[in-house]
Amino acid sequence: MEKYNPASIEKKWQDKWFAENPFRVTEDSDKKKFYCLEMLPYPSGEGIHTGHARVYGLGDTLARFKRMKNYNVIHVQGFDAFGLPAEGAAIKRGIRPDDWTYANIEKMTRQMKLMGFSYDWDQKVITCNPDYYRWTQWLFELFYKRGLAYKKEAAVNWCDSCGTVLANEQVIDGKCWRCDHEVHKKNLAQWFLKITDYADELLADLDKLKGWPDRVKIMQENWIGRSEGAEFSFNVEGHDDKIPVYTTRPDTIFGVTYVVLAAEHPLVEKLISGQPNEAELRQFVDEVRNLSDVEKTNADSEKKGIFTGVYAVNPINNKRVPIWITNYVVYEFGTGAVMGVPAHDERDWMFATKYDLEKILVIDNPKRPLDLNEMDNAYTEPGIMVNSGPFTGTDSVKGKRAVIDWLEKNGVGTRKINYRLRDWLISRQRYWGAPIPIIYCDKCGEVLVPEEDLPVLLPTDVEFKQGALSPLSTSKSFNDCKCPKCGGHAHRETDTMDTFICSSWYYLRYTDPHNDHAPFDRDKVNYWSPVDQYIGGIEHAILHLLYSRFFTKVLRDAGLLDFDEPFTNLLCQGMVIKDGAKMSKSKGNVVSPEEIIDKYGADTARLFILFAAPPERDLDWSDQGVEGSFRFLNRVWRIVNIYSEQFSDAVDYDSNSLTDEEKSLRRAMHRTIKKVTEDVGDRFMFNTAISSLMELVNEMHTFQDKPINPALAREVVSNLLKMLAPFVPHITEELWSKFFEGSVHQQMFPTFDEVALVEDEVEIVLQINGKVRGRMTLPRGLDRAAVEKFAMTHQRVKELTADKKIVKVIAVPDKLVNVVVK
RNA sequence: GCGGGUGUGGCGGAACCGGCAGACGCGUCGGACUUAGGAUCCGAUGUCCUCGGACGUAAGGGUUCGAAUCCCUUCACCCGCACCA
Repeated sequence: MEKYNPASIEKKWQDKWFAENPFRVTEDSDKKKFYCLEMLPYPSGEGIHTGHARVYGLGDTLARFKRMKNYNVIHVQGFDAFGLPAEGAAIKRGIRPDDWTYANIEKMTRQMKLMGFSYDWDQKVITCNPDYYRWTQWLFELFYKRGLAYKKEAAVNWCDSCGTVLANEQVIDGKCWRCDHEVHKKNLAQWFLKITDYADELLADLDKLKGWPDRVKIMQENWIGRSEGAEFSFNVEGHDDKIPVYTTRPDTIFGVTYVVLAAEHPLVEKLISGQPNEAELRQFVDEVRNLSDVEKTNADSEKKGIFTGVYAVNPINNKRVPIWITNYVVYEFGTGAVMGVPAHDERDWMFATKYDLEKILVIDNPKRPLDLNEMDNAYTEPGIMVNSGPFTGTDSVKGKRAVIDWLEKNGVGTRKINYRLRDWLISRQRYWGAPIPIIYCDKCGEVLVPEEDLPVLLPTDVEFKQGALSPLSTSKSFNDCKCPKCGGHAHRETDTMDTFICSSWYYLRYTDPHNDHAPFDRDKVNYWSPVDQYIGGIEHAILHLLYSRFFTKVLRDAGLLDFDEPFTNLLCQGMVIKDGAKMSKSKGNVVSPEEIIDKYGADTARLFILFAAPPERDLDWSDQGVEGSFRFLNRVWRIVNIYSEQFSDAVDYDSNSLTDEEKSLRRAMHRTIKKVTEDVGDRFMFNTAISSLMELVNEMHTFQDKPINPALAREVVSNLLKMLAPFVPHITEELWSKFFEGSVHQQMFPTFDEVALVEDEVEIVLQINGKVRGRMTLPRGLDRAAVEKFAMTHQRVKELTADKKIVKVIAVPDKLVNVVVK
């Protein structure tokens, strides 16, 4: 027998696949479509890592399985190719960002082919290609025309180390998501996309995403952060100005004892100037304004404030309350000013306690009356309104509405819904991204680059320097241009777009990647979309997944496509861990897929990664486990070759004429088909699917040195290879080609026969008081009474119940009998 | 602090609807073959045991004829959010 030689087998079939492309995507099929998508990689210089091997291994197995289940499958790969590391390489090593990027793409494409992933490489999408970013720019213009892209000056998140601004979503714990460098605020004129226009729908439609993990939906819900309440204004004593505040607790409005402003609030300047302690006030304001985001947004940091010397008037009861400036009001949320209700808000309680401000109880606990003197914390639960003028005695939940009604009737406030979500800042002061297609004309102002002039190409005459502001601004050829409207002198926007824009629509381009007159064809995108199964890391729970949902909704409203949500089902795979830690160069625990391929072959690498853990859990890498997977493939190789010696041309056999051992093997085969079909198709339990295939192979060993019905032998081998094919495509194709016709990957996945699963006899467990005390074998399908009767006459049961009183007998047909005795 | 998740042999993990806990793999031990085995094949492998059994799914309690699974309390670890009024 020939030895299993993965290296030569894998090369042979990969050469054939990638030359003939049997995975070609076509829309002209009677089959049901299936869009299998994995999050596209960034072309890193390190090549593919085990995390890539895991996501793409999962996706590829599913895609191959679905093809064999007679689906018309689209399975495409691409590269999210813009981004800072390319510029880093340019600065550090003097390589051009595009050269560096394309070299990495070459490398990773080669490695993915080595893994045997069944992508239609003719559909490959690279986001830094002009034929792609032309349409990214086109989409920006679409947003602009729809009033969803605008430029404004704002205090934005700035990362010194990356030399660019960041979106809110890209600031993690006050640090840059990419380099972990601390982020600080900077006032800059920047481009934003109006994602807040879609806040409501993005929130509401989470309900439609039945196939998404709850935790992802909860994270998005929290991120959008919808809250309902009221906005109303305090008059300022001695000034014409008003202070609008936002509250979710209008029911506590009679408990207001002060008003607080964020240090950035526009009124601050006016209120403090001319105050006797102006210098002191100014110093406090400057201090707070200069706090880093980390210090400012940390709930644990001490609440500090200073009295402005000015008073405001509560519109509901004309109570005069002091106006304070604090460090705990978030300027960007609501109105940047808050009413202080110490008795019913924890922060206000702490603040008022510290500065000895008045506390008024206005919500009482209906179960146990409250006394401010005995409270050491705010009462934040609902209750009954007290000390609240005409509202006294009202249930606080109903009181919210009543107070808002009063505010609206008296013209001092309105009902208001607020979101935590802010607009998406998309300008980046970097080179390696899609240029924002805007021209600034001295006469005409901000002008879109005409559609026919797209793409705005990246120039090559730029300087890459650490810390330099937008390298594009160093390019004269890029900067200077003519105004498309008046023909006069103008210059270009030198910022590029956030790469997350590029990845917000790539899955749409996959359906029509060569289109040169539109981003994608409407019929094609509607045929394939939405994505039936999306697979990727949890780290994109908010960023990429929220942005993509936003894009889809905007493009739907623009009439470019006809669906509301891009991804029907989402699977978030776990990390790959080794020796208790995430693989990383600094820990020295990195295993590269390519070294596993070199040693054992891609099939072993794929098998191990799918077998070692269920997809959503973290995977513990084990070199011995890899060894075990390799061993299993050798066993498959061996047993299939042994069985093949007994094959006949006959395909039919009479199942009744089989020996008991043959019947048992046949049953095992059908059982395995059922299990694998359900585990892969319905449950995503690739690990248990593989274990059941291992059981079948173990079972096949019964006949390794014994004659077997030749037609059965043939059937078992054929079905085994078909079932293994999605997991280990090379070895199965090789063995298939030796003994059968065509390609195993073009076969239908085997179906199971319920009848063949059924055994004539079943083992019944006998329990006394719930403990297993014996077993008996009975014909299948006996009813409760019959099973009970057999059990009660069973020797062991009789012995153990002889001197006891039988209280109850529970009989479950084909399963167990439990005798309860005293 | 709030929200979500996880907890099962020496290890990775099974047990899908409340019905034989530990499938499958790794490791370990034993056997066969062999000049040899770190290859391959066969077998054993939760703990304790007086060999009848007893105990056992983070800990404690509850519901049930019966609980890893349902309910309550507690603990540990992981992830997300964290002054959003």
